[in-house]
Amino acid sequence: MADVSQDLPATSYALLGLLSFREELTGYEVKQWADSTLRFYWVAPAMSQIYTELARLASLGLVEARDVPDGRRTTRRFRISPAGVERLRAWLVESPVEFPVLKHPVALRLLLGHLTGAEPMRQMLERYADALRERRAELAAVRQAIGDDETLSYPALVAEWGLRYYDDEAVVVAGLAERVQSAGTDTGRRRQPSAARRQ
Amino acid sequence: MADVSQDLPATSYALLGLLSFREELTGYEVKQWADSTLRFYWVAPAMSQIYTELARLASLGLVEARDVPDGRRTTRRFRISPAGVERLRAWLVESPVEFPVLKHPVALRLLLGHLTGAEPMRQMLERYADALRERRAELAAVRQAIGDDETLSYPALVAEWGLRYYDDEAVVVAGLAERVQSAGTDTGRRRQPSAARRQ
DNA sequence: TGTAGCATGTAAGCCGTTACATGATTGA
DNA sequence: TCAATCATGTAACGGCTTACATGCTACA
Repeated sequence: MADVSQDLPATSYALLGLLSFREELTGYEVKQWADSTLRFYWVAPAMSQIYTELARLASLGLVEARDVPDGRRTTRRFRISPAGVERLRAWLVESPVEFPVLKHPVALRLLLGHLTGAEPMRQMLERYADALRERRAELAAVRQAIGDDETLSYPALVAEWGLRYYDDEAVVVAGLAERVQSAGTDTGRRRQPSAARRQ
Repeated sequence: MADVSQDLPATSYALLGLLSFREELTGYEVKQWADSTLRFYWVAPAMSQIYTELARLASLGLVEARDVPDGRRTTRRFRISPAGVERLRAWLVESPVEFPVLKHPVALRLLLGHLTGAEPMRQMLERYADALRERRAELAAVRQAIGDDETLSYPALVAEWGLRYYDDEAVVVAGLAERVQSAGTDTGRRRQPSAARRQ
């Protein structure tokens, strides 16, 4: 059962959290849930990590594994244990809440616009706006699927938060695309075409 | 000089990008820059990683290292090479732009409100709102420091983007705190005090 | 004189990914 | 019957962190 007191990475708690909503899931099903929800606020761990993580949680007694006959084969189903629920609740109320970490390749690249000039940056922002719309649609589908099931009111809240975030981001990105364009072409600001061509 | 064609992690390009603004920096100075700017849109790598990364970039010929006498000791200063600028520009215009990844512990925990009830979640959102204000102030100072230096117009744009993001987030979080409270206490919705106390 | 900041690294180790492997089931 | 999906793992490896080590310099 290993050292129960060791502290776990947040992703462990994320998976444990998924199991706190549903009775019994296979690793495969956990992955699908993670892909469809966790992905928007955390990460979608690789399949291999899901299985490794579930094995660890099982060895700590935080989830219980059961081999269930399923037609001709057997699949392994995991459910959260009472100890798992307690552990998860303790983590929720006792551990310090970290500030979000954003890895934003679009912002990172925009930072370096002096190397490319305005036009490539504008195009990048347009493509990002498209991707945002797509993402938003995916999350909207998730929100839809949740419905108004009372047991899922917190997930619903989080989904709506995400939708709002995508909407705000879309507005800002549109503004940036405009500002970049005007800065690079037709205002009084110094032009940036291939500025810094020389290092 | 190693294999020049290998592709690098984005963090390498981030550091290379910092060097594309300034003439010559020590590893220590690169760390300070990363902490004060990169942190908001990407990551602030550990000192040890900065040095390792700079060594790699040097071995690839993308930066040039020079030992500069500084008082009684010598410090190692790095500057981006012409090859480095080209490499960075190529990355900017040719490599696919990934969608941002958000690791949002607050959202992750809010998802699990059914385990704690409304009040702890409301408190967490309040604390997050405080942290947001603090962060915003730090970024505002960065924006201030940039001023209206034309060579830093893109970094300025990105900083303003960040400020806007923090402002939007603050508004949404305030709304969430209210909704969580009313959902948990005084509306017609089913109460959540210690719902799911039993697993 | 001592502490904080400047400065530079190495080693161990965790988190998480991709690649690799394998096999059953379902439906076109 | 063939492909997609369900299902479960192991191995190798990269990225990044923490811990450890070391020494100089400026200033209170």
